[in-house]
Amino acid sequence: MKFIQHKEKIEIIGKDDFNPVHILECGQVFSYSKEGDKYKVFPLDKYAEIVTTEKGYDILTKDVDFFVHYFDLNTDYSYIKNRLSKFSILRKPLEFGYGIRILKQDLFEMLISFLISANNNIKRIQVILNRMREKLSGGAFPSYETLKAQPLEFFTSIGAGYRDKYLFNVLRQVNPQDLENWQKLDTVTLRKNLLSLYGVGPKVADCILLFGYGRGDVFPVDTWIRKMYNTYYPKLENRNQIRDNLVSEFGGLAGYAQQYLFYYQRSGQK
DNA sequence: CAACAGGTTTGTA
DNA sequence: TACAAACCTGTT
Repeated sequence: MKFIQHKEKIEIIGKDDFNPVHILECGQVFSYSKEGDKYKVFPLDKYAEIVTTEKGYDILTKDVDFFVHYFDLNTDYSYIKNRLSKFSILRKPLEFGYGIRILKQDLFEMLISFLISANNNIKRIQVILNRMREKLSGGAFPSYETLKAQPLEFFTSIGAGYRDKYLFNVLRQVNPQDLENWQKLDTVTLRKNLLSLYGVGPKVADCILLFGYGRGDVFPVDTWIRKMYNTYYPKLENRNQIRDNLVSEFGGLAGYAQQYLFYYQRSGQK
């Protein structure tokens, strides 16, 4: 995919490997909003707007370099999709979510966001995160220090529910530097570390591995993936077994396969 | 009003 | 090691 960097704009040429709807609504990110025909994206303290153009899309932002990395624009998705197209189960999902890209998201923001995502829906996750941003830092994602300074009741007050204690405790178990240091670990060890965190189970760990650490050899299994699995594979209820089977089927591209399958399954398309 | 939502923890065989 | 049951909160 071609793109041109300007001073305050990234010009995406072509619509085959980049689609804001697919990218933002495939379940990997909560820091965005849809405003009419344009999307606003606000990871960390950064901001961008995505608008449709005749030839593709424009990403309007003052942080061009940040968003080139964030949208992983230098990765060749036509190659990934070509390799995945050999799996017949992915034929329709690839057709449906052709413009998906896995974002390179901040580890700390990932951890906090996905703790809140447990047994929760996107809309409410976004409401909770927005309240957190507004109350603590006027819109930007709060710093680790700011969050750690909050009492348990703060997390209750923003509507985190029983996840309040996950947030409160995890802030005392790890800091952003720890998370960065873990990048050098192999996936198995890294996964174990994540699972040791209070409130992080298999699904959330795999989400952080995929969306934060960029590990392809993982497969987050939620209710949608389980539905999909039990439709197309021999019936299995255990999420860990489902995950292991899917990882061994798709190997290093498992994470990508998960995104196409999830987006397709959740859309209700058949 | 009961069931459910991008699950995890805790308690019990 | 495996499987229930409980859990905040808003929606259907």
